[in-house]
Formats: sequence, structure tokens, C-alpha cells
Amino acid sequence: MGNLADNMEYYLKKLLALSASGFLEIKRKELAGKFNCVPSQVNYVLATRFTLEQGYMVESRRGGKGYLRIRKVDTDGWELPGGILQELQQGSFSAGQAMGIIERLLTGKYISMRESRLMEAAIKCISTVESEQLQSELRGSLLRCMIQALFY
Amino acid sequence: MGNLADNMEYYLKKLLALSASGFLEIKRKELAGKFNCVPSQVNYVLATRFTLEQGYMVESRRGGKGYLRIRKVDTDGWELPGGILQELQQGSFSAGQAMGIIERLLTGKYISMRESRLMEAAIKCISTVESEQLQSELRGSLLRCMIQALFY
DNA sequence: TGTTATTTGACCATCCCTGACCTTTATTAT
DNA sequence: ATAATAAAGGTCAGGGATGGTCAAATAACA
Repeated sequence: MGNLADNMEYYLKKLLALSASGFLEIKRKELAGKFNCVPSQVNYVLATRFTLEQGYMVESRRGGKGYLRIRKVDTDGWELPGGILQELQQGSFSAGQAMGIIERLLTGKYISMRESRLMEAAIKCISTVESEQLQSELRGSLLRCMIQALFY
Repeated sequence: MGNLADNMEYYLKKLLALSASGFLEIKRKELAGKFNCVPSQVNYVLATRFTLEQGYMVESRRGGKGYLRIRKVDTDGWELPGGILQELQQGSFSAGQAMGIIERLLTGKYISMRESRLMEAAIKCISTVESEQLQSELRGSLLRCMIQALFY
């Protein structure tokens, strides 16, 4: 038998898979009761096994009728065209290159109009930095960070 | 079912949506009666779910013939809370301050979950810059640029 | 044996709901 | 008119019910 955290993870993922609504809503204390542990153990499991990187989102509410709600993030259709991923390997980007990538994300419907405006604004903003070198490096890491935030 | 406050919120918003006049007029005591609670609970619901930031206005009158009148204020959704506009005047921001603003934009429903992740990613990304000074300045201009891109 | 992962418990933050007391407005009595 | 009374709505502090955090203890592992 695995440990408590593993068992709880398994239990939650099973329930989640069975749930018709696409999300799972539980009470922290009840769950802890079912596994005969302290409530904060639930937080540990959520923090280590249901992170965004792992494809889960957890919402919660305190107070009377409080809850924990776990949903699997839908990553269908989130695959970026390989070309872009490859380009992102590059360390540095000119403003033009960066804009080009953002535009392709938009026309490919990977991002919304607002999201593209947000990204473009961030990239343009970088041009105020003195050093050309730093500028292009920053554009690169900004692009990578932002794209990662959206697609992973 | 959710809790009392949620139910009352739902009830009021439904009535408001159905109302031809564009506003909803109720008696505090009656409403409390309908939900079998104390009248001040109505104030709680109004204070937490019908704020100006959330796009509602509540007028009232005491005494005989008193009433509560709720209306949805039409801001086209583009008005930012004044507090945030003011804060943005600041030149520099710590990562924490910036995150706070982004979070308020999110909870105030000014931006989506994805947009907030995008903005947070950009802000965090800046932390790789060597100079602390430049970091906090960059955070400031990034915030201003991104918010401007969305709201102007 | 040293490192990492798990588990616990004490303390914290938030949300909801109530009740006592206060203020304002309309109505009624004088 | 004026004063008293009734009929609204407003405020605020408190308590119960949750969930959150963090550091220390313990267990598992390499």
C-alpha cells in the first residue's frame, strides 16, 4: 500500500474521472476524515499533485458551506505548432521577431485578441531598456514565460 | 445548494435581469422573510455582491415607504477601479505589489484567468534581471503598458 | 547517513449569519 | 404646526464554520 498522500491522490483522481460535471467538489475536513488524517494533509496533496503544471486547477472557499473544487484543465488543442516551440529555443529576439510569433499565435487562434494585445504591449515595453543586448534577451524570456503560462 | 448569501444573490440577479425597468426595488424585511433570515443579512449580500466594482448600484430609503433599489450600472466594463489607476502612477513596483494589482483585476473581473496568468508570468519573468532597481522600474512600466493595452 | 517526502498541529484568514442598537422618514395625535 | 410614534433601513461586533500556512517531527529513500 502506498502512503496516505498517494492514496488520496488516487482517490481524488478517480472521483474526478467519474464526475459528470468535469469537476470535483469536496469538503476538506470530510476528506481528511475519510483518510483519517489532519485537514492540512489535504492541502499537501493538492499542492504536490494537483498543480497547474500537472494540469489541474483548485478553487476553494472558506467559511460555512466552504469547499474545495478540483478540475482538470482542458489541454485539448493546446499544442503549439512545432515551429514556434523551436523558435522559442532561441535566447534573444528582436521586437519584430517577437511580434511575428505573437501574430501567428493569434491567427492560429491559440490566443485571443486581448491576449495578443497584452503580449505585444509587454514586448514593446521592453524597448525602453537601455542595453540592446538586455532588450533582446528580455524579449526572449518574456515570450517563453508568457507562452508557458498559457500553454502548460 | 449553496449558502444563503449565494442563493439571495442568485435570486436578486435573476429578478434584476428579468425586470423591464432596469432596476429592482425590494423591501429589506420582505426579502429577509422570503429567505428566512435576519434583515441585516440582506445588507451583507448587497455589500459583498452588489458593489460598484462589480457593476451594481444600490440606493435606499429608510422610514415608512422605505425601499432598496438595485441597478446594474453600465460601464461597458472598461472602467478600472480608481484605486488601481492611482497606484499605477507609481514608477516602481515590487513583485508583490504587482501581483496584488493583477489579482485585484482578476477578482474584479476586469481580466480573465488566462490574462492574469499572462501578466503574472511577465512580472515574474522580470525577476531574472540583475539590477533590483531596473527590476522594479520594469515591473512598473510593464504593468502600465499591459493595462493600457487592455483598457484604452 | 544525508536528503527528500510526508505528516502533524498550532495558529491564521475568511466567509457567513445573527442580534442588539442606531438613524431616517412617514404618519398620527394633540 | 409640533411632538410622539411607527416603520422602515443601517452599522457593527461577535461567533461559528471552513479552508490556509508554516515549521517541526517523522518516515522513506538513495
